Amino acid sequence: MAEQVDDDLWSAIGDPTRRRMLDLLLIEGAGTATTLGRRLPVTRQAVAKHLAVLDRAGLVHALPAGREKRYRVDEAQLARAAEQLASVGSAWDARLQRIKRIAETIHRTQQDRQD
Amino acid sequence: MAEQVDDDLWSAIGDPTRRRMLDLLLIEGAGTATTLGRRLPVTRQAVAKHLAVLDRAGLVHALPAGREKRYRVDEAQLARAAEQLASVGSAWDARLQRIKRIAETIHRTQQDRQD
DNA sequence: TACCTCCTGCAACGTTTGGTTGCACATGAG
DNA sequence: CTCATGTGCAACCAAACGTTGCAGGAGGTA
Repeated sequence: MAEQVDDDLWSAIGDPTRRRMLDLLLIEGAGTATTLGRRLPVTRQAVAKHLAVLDRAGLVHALPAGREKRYRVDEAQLARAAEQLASVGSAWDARLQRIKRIAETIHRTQQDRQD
Repeated sequence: MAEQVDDDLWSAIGDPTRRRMLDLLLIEGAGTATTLGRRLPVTRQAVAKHLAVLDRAGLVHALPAGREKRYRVDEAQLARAAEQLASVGSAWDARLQRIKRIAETIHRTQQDRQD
């Protein structure tokens, strides 16, 4: 019942720029710091740093191709990340529903008192 | 098909300490900066700043009770946040599945060529 | 080969953010 | 009234995100 999330993985996907980078890599299949930088509102150097973070988190892998370094998404690891997002979201949903149920119970009890 | 996430909301739930605070508030119903600080590995002042962030994002609301300021979770807003988590996760899942399908198609085509 | 282009990598710097300590102030309890 | 406890504000520190500037390496072409 604990949150039990891989904190490195979460912080990697916590940044909006990195999420957009993952989206772009998924859509276009692969990309370099330069090509991603052209499609993002940040400089190439910022993109390169984000790619390093994603690489350390195992979400992408680099394969050198000539003078450029082409990055691809690690599909298994991204699937793990998606699972963690879903798990946190559903944990909250579960607690919210429990609260709602308790609130209804209290409401019923108060009605009973008034009878 | 775009990500379309409320960036303030996401960044509010992006911090691990704030997620734990939301959990605690859900479990215990309500809490102050002091009571939350006792259950977290950070100081009361850090908790107070996080509560301010969560308040600005609309995820919690404060109601003054005597000399203390008791915070409660805004259930509707937290439900929205949970939805966004789920939506990003499922968007990734969808793209991953599409990639998988394409990969299978290519594989089949190659088998056809070998026949 | 020499030259030019393009992509990469490193270093310095500024700003924001999460965290700390220290202190002042207000309010409820004895 | 006095004291304890909760809150708020300010200064300070470290890490993260972003920038600019520059050096270096690999490809293409005269």
